[in-house]
Amino acid sequence: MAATIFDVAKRAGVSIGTVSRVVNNRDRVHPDTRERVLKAIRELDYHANALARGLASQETATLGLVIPQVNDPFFFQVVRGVEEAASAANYALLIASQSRLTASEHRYLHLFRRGHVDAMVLASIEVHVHEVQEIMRQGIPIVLVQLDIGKNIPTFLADNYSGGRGIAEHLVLEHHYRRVAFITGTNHTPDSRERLRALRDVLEENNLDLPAHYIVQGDYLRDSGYQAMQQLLNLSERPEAVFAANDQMAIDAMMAIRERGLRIPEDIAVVGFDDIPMASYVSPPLTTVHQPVYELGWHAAHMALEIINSDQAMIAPRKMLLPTSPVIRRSCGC
Amino acid sequence: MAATIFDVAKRAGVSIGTVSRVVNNRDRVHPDTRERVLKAIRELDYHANALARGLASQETATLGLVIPQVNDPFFFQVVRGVEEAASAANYALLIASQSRLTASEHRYLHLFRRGHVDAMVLASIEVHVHEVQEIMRQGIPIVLVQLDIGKNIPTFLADNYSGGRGIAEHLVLEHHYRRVAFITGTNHTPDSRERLRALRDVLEENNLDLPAHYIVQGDYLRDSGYQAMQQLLNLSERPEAVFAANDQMAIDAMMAIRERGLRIPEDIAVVGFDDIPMASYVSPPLTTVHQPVYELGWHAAHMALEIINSDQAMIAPRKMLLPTSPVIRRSCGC
DNA sequence: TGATACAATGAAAACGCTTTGATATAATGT
DNA sequence: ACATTATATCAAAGCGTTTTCATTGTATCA
Repeated sequence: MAATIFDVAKRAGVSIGTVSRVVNNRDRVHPDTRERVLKAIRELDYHANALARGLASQETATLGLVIPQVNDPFFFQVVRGVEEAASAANYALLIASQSRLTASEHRYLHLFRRGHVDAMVLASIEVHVHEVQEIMRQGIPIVLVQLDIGKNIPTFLADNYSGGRGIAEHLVLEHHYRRVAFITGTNHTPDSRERLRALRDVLEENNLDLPAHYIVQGDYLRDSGYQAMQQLLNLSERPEAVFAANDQMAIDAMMAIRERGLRIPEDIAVVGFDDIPMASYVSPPLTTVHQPVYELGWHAAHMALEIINSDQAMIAPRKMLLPTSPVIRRSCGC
Repeated sequence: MAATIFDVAKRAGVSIGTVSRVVNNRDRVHPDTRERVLKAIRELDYHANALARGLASQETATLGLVIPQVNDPFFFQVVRGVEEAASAANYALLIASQSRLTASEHRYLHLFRRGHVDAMVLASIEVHVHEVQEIMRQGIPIVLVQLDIGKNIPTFLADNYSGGRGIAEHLVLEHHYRRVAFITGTNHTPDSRERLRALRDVLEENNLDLPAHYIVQGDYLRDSGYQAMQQLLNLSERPEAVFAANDQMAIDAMMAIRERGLRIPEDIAVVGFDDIPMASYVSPPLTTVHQPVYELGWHAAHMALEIINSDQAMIAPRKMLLPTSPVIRRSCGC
């Protein structure tokens, strides 16, 4: 059995209150006493029980993170960011992934609510505003990542619009492409929508058209980029450039293009979004937009901890856009 | 404030003991009473406090996972496997990553030992046998993943040797390459060592030589494959095939080869190990060995839970090799 | 009908800590 | 010298559960 605070107290010849004070550096303790206590702690290899501590102090020093149940390295970066921020503050990290099965019942929310965590970070999951608000009402701060449900909840998002604009302007202004197509993401999510809006705006500003048949539906996953590209290639007037809502699809689109015997970027230019590791390895290397994924996680965790330690008073800005930056490689024609 | 067991008890007109029994389905409770209690629970939206429960029952229903602090999608798969096994058993998952900074003091071990978790899974981290044994002695089962320190600790490993043999035999027996080089991993880790041993054995069995200058040191990371390949290309007698200890380096080696104006696989064949997502996207697609990463995580977690529920009695086999399988693509010459 | 078993519940003792209020001792001021 | 104030410590009351033991009420048996 591991040593308890009583064992330490007995060995040091003090009360458990004093041991607690030494351990937590609270109040003042006579130097001699402190030394005796520390010695006893060392000798017994004492470590305060986290559960008991949490129960007594109503603070668990634990952060909860919920991520979607997808096989996407993308989220690993979020996890890293959150983990690093948490562990820097000496917080533990409790992770739950939202599986397709339990999406409806949101088990993890219960899991976490049971006094397990001091705050939660929700990343890209499906969740209703009510649930979030309900949890916040119970005093558990929540920070959202890549998940915009408005309603005055602290949220960290990548600036999809300006990233989209950056890459769109590159295509239109630098390369002078006039026929640009877009491959959307799943159900046309807000992310995908923003990126499309950026493209549309840039084209409009330059008096260019974005016909409906140049917008093809994809689902962010591998195959869909290929399929979507097929459609575009079958058009009587092929686009000169294709903007895919993410790199995965862009890379797949490239395969479809090559299979037709066309060259990239000479015949058709391709750009993506995300800047996944693979993007720099395909040939030609994919021009894309870098997403600050790690940073999103880090900032979100950081803010969550901040809210905890600030009595959850008003933490000013409710929605933070983190900058995205175009990564110009070769697939755009550069 | 969230409702406690007292609130429920009062509302249902019973004692807290009865509520506890209903919640945990322990002992028998009169159907009518149970109904009343359940009703109260529903009305108050009661959820038992995990900390209090853990403290009283000495079980946290939480699994601890420690992963290295590297930016490697590889580990994300381990996490997924562990998470899925844990959540299937209604266990929460506590994650800590071993940062370079804290590697020496192993903070997470303390973090977890403080009664936080019922068992731990350690994946690919640097850790001393003593520490592990110390923790096990305190009654916390540990399962290792991709981390072989012997000593009767349950361990899940990918079968590096047989995977290495598979790919080596493919190179030697099918393609009849005679001059095969090897690029090692960091500090020549056990993994890398096993893969090399496999190659060496296969070559030997076929009366082929593996000269020292055909074994070049890498470090598993991006650049090192490139550097190592340079060395090999500068040799007076270039190898016909290169076996890199992981895909990352193999892909980098391919770049080095192409930069010299040589063709893959015509001039030099390249094979890797891991089967990372990128492997199928490079051109030519990389022949490699698939690692059951997700499965490693899943099995490890599963075993950890099994040990918990079996009174930690003898769980038979101490070291489990999970099969790896060659994935033949194009870079080998097929 | 009285003794006996069983079912259903309650009361209270852990679990290991934090934190408050009380107490004893030492230092300071008059 | 005595009252006052700081300082250092202790004792005990939570925190929200689980779990054991005791108690009551009801059905079963001789």
